Amino acid sequence: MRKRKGAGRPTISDVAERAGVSTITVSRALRDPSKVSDHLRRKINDAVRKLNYVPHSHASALASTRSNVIGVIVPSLTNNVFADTLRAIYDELYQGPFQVQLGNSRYVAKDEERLVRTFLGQGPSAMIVAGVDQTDATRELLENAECPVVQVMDISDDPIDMMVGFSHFEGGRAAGVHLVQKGYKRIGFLGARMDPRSHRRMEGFKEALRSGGRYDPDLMMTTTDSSSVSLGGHLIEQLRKRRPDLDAVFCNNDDMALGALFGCQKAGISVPDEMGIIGFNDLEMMAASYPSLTSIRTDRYQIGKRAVQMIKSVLDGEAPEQKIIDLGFELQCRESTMRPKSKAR
Amino acid sequence: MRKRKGAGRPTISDVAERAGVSTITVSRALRDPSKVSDHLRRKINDAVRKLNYVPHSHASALASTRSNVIGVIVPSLTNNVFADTLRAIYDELYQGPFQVQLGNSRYVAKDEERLVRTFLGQGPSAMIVAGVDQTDATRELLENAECPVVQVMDISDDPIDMMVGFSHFEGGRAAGVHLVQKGYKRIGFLGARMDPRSHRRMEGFKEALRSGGRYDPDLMMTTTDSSSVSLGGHLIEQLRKRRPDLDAVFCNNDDMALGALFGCQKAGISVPDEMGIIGFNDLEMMAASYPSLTSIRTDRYQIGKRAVQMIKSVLDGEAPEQKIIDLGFELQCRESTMRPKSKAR
DNA sequence: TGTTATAATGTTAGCGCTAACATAATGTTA
DNA sequence: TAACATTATGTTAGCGCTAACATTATAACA
Repeated sequence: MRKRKGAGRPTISDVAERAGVSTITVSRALRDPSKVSDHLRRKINDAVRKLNYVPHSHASALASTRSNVIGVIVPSLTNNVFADTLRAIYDELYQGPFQVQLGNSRYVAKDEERLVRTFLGQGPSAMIVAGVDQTDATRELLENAECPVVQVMDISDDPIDMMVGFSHFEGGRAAGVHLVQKGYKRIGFLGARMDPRSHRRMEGFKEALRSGGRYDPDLMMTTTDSSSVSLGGHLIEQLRKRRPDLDAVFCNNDDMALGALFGCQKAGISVPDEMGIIGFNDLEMMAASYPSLTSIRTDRYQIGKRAVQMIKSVLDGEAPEQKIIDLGFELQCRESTMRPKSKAR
Repeated sequence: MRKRKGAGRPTISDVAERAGVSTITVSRALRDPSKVSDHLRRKINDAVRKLNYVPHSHASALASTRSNVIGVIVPSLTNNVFADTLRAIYDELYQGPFQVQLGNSRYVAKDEERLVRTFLGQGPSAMIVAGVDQTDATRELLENAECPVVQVMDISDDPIDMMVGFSHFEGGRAAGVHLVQKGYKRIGFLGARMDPRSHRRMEGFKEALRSGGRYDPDLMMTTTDSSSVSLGGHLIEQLRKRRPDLDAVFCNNDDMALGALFGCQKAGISVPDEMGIIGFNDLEMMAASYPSLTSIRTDRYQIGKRAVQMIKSVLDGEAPEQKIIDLGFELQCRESTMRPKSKAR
């Protein structure tokens, strides 16, 4: 007679036996307590504690075709922007029943599609993905996922399911408006990687420059290289070589802005007098730099937190108050664009 | 007669039927191909492709008491140091059969213990944890885990299983030796959070100062606040207030060093002439700053890569060449400690 | 008072795969 | 040539939980 060796730890049968009920009643007590009488619930919880019972996640997922995992896919692991959102997701799920399954799509839509397919094949409780530029296949997979889906970090009026983010276009526009209003004249753009969100920032920025009569396509500098502080310094050096008249730049993120600042310092260019610099996201270092750097502030932590709250409310059976949450952004004006009035000519 | 609804996708039975073999032969063909004849393997692989079969990870994990997950626990999600290592882990597992389950211990040993317990309860294929300062319970859990375990980011001669890292003590000592050799005299330390690794750096640093006759306990400044660029500026400002004679600092990480640089610039202190600054880890921005910042370089990417390679070799049935890999560190000397010789008195 | 609905609990079977044992064909050694 | 070993494949049962259906007691309603 064959004997299968289990994992050795207490199972739901052990709890049921000790509490004097059937296994499905134990399962109900843990998963849907309102379906079990107070009396039995107490006996069951007592048995769970005494036996130190922990539900077997794989068995539960197999039987119910649903796991206790929240699938999260980010385009970068080393980009501080996503790190803040990820930290909020983890904080919000702290000591709760869910686990995070993290995927890295490397800014590649096809990689994201493959990860989504893999994750969905494992029946997650919910999915969180970045942005609004998924492939058609990814979109279809997520629409048919039968679990809550939240897109984060961007905004549109056509969500797959739910969405928390802000408008990159408007954020870029606000940067452009700011530089024009500060009186800068030959205003440039430094962009790295140029993923869809970076593109939207640039388009919004351009629109603001056009409106202000300051748009010069020759001053828009982009590269598909991944973003870094060094790259910011390198790009502004190159741009200034071609166009020594450049007097302000909007960088598509803070690392680039910091690098642009260092680049100016190396070249003896005064910030903000001879060069205005504005970044995006407002990472913690922007306030600490010397001079401090202006940035478009985004609330990445709140994005992650709200995303999980939306998921939790749906899993609790409630429709979320809003399917789309626009957390907006905020111009954080600091020394790097506070040029003296006399220079605004 | 009851009818259970499955997930709807093809199962191993479908593949077996199409290939004309039993289910366990299909399982063997996918998991242990050497146990199946060439002929049958080809038929099975053909059926897998035709049916677009993907093994059900939960069923496999339940039946074998082992999953295809690599559990990774880091103390911080927003610390760039771990982000580099994490990126290497993901890169090394790219498009392979394993998934990452990421846990955030928040620098709390008890949280790490709880996460290790939860992860091990799900039968991971391997575990990667940070450092060498686990609780006794965590250590015991991992020793009895019956899967490969790698400790990363630190080094000791008493690994739980395997280890890839470097000596923080020696790294700190190298920083101290460097500052003494450069002729700095009143040398301080700026430390945040003060987790075990930060402590080791500080102890190594102190030893170097003692040896060089430059140790002044009054110049050792630490806080349990979490590290940031702003905090680095704040701490050096405070230390200089108390001790205006301070002429160099070793910061326990690069963010702090960058903040110290900004703090000096704000106060009109010349770096490296009036103040030497050295950081730890050598993040990308250290080369880009103005002046560029000296740092103790650690190869965080290589740590993650080697950790996964060790795991893969064990899972492939080979003993790793080394159970302990010390990747060491390297002093990256830059402008911030290149003080002119005339100042070395 | 009888009928219908609801709530609480139990039973059966199965979700999909694989451990453990079984069988048959082939190879090796004395 | 017989005995033993190895290789390849199959069968049985179960890993641990829960969907789906069943049963019973109690409540609500006409």
